This record gives sequence, structure tokens and C-alpha cells, in this order.
Amino acid sequence: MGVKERKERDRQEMKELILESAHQLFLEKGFEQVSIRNIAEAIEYSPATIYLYFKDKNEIAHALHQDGFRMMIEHFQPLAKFADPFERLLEMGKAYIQFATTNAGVYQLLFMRSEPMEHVHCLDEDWKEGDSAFDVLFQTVSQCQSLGHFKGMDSQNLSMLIWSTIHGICALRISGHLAHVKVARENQLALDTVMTDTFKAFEAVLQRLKK
Amino acid sequence: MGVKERKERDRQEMKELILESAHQLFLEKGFEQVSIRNIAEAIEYSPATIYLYFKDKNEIAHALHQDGFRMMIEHFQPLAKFADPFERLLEMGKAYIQFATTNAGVYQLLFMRSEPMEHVHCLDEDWKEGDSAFDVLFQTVSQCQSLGHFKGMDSQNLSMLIWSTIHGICALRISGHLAHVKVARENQLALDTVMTDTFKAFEAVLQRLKK
DNA sequence: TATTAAAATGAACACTGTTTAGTAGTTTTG
DNA sequence: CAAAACTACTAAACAGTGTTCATTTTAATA
Repeated sequence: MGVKERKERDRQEMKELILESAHQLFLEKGFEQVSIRNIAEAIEYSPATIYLYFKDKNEIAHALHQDGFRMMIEHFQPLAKFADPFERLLEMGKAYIQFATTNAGVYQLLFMRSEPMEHVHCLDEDWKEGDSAFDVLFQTVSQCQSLGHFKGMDSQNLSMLIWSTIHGICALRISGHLAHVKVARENQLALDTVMTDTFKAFEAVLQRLKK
Repeated sequence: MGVKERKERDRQEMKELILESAHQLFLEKGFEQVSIRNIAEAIEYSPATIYLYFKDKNEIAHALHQDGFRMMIEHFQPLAKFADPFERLLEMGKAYIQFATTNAGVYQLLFMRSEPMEHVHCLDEDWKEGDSAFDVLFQTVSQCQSLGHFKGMDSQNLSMLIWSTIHGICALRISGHLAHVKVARENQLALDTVMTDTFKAFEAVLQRLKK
């Protein structure tokens, strides 16, 4: 009698239903702007029901982290065709910015939400995907170094640095803070050139540090 | 009979009182975690009173923007002693990160709060200070270029790029997202070296772009 | 002192995330 | 089959949020 199994299956289906609705709503309005009641209404259940499947709103966000990272990794898939790691790194930067600006809701959920301090210990579970996404960058950076690029720098530090850099560009765009600075309004940063410009800027510094 | 003048003075004092309390509370708990009722309690007035002096919570945030920028500009004051613009730029980066991490509440208020879309048109007033803060960076970058650094790049684009870069580092730190990535936990980025590393990384790219 | 204007507020509205007590429906057991 | 046990679900409430409004208190004027 597989009644227990069916119950478990129903339970997973319900979780999926909630996550799907939440995911779609977050895409449209952003995490903070979507209430538990909104999700409940969308799936035509009572708000309290959601708490039978998820501890709190944070747990829904965490569950969707995996989805978000999968989306990112998928978005990075075409980059494999770039044989030269350095060229791939450049394209990764572009692809990253492109993903973040076209999926602002997802991006905010992943990287721009200041989480409650207690939940910093969600290490193993929902950031497995995150770590493997980071690994894509790390591998590319390492390959660049194998070819003689970025001499004398720690691969991990460098990877984080590059990530921070690109994230900064995305975060300021999404939050709309670039629009405040007069210069940014008059002089729009073109997506196509931003990565090469970034790396060009890096250069000037090395020349200085060399001598 | 200067009763009207006194009333106006009282009104400004009240506004100041509200802003001071709000400022302090935001420092302690962050913008989102402070309610109008918290502020009201701190100044020993009814919550409704606050709405006689400020249209809404956003207007309080905007009023405090100026304070925040003044704090930043003040924090950057000692940098004037660096005669070499390039060296000053490096120190600015360090100072910026130092300010953001020690005044996370202020920094979040200034750059990490996603504002309601309607309010993107607060151009002239509360971002005057912001523009002049940006100008500090822009001037330094321009001076660097006068000395031959960052050849062939648009000064404004480059300034925004540098800002984005440093902001990314700060934002990921403050929001705690660095703690998620396994690498970041095991391998803490040292504040002292992060700027030089950033600029070192820039180098590798130029070498590649040159050929 | 009475009148008028301004300032402050208590109470409410429409929300939010979350908890609890209680109700239906299904499954298992005697 | 009926009773007990367990499950899924929800209405209602709690404590909080930003905000508004009718009402009262306070102060200035005539």
C-alpha cells in the first residue's frame, strides 16, 4: 500500500506549486513586494497553508536560490564555445551583466537581499548551486593564470574580486542609483564596452605598480 | 513681531530633532528595521506628528542622504595630503571600503536601498551632495589621466566604473553574501590589499588588449 | 476673554509575516 | 462498519508596519 508514498508525492507537488507561484510573482514584483497572502491567493489556498510547507518566507527564498543559480548556469552555457579562457572571461562578464539586468528580480533574490543575520549558516544546502556557479568563474580565472595572465595573484581572491566588480555594476544599475548621478544619466554606460573598459582600467594600475 | 519667524525656526528644529533620532536609529538597526513608531517614541511624540514634517518615510531617507554624503566627504578629507593623484585614488578606494564597512547603516541608506520607481526624479535636491561626492572621484581620475594613466578612456565612464567596482566589494560584504561562498569564508579578503589587487587585476587585461 | 489658527494626537485603515485553535476529510484500527 | 487517529486545511487572531483623518489641545490674535 503506497499511500505513504503518494502522500509524500502530493507534498512535494504542493511545495512545487508554491515555489512556482512565488518564483513568478518574485519575477514580476520583486521579493519584498510579494506577500505570503499574494502567493496564497495565486495558488488558491489559505496563507496559513504555506506555513505547513515552508518554515517562513526566508525558506521560500532559499528554495528559489537553487532555481536562480540553475538559470544563471544555464545562461552561461554558451560560453563554453570560447576556447580561450581570457576571451571567455570577458564574455562571462558581459553575460553576467546581461543576465542581471534582464532578470533583475532573480538577481535581487540571489545577491541583493540582506538576509537575517541568523541565517548565515545555510551553508551546505542552498548554496551548493551557488558554489558551483562560482566555480565556473574560478576555473576560468585559473585557466587564465595557467596561460600567464594575472601573474602573482591568488586565484580565489582574484575570482572574488572580479565577481565583486561585476556585481557592483549590476547592483547599482538594478537599484537605480546610477540614475542619480548626473554623469551617469547624461553618459550611459554601454553594456558592450563596459567589460573591456573595466579590464582596460585594470591595466593602468599595473603599469604604475610595476615601476 | 517675529512670531512667524520663531514658528518657522521651531519647525526647522522639529525637523532636525526627527532627523537626528532617525539618523541614530538607522545607524543602529538599518533603515528597513526602523519604524516611524520607533522614531516617534524616541522623540516622545505621536507617530502622526512626524507626518506633519515629512511626507513619508522616504522623505526622511532623502533628507538624511545629505548627512550621509557629508559624512563621506568628511571621511575623504585626509586624502588631500596625497599629492600623487594615482596614489590618492588607491587610498580613496581603501577609505571608501573602510567607510562602508564601519558605517554600514549609512552606506545602505545611500546606495543599497532600492527606491520606489516614482522617486527617481529627486534629481536636483538631495543628490547635490552626492554629485559633489562623485566629483571628488572624478577629479582624481581626471588628474590621473593628465599624468598619462588610463589612456584612451572616457573620464566619466571610468569614474563610474571604479565606483561600481568598489561598491560591489562593499555591497557584497555588507549584505553578507560573501559569507555564502565557500571560498570567501576560508580565504578572507584583506582590506589593505584589496585595492592594489583590484588594480593589479586590471593590468592583466590591458596586456591582453594591447596585442 | 472670545475667536481663530496651528500643532499634536488617538484611533483607525489596509497592509505585513506568523501562530494557534479548530474544522473538515482521510486513513487506520478495533 | 463504527470509532479512533491522523492528516490537510483554514478562519481568526497577534503584533507589527506605513499612513490618514477626525478630534482635541495649545497658542496667537482680535
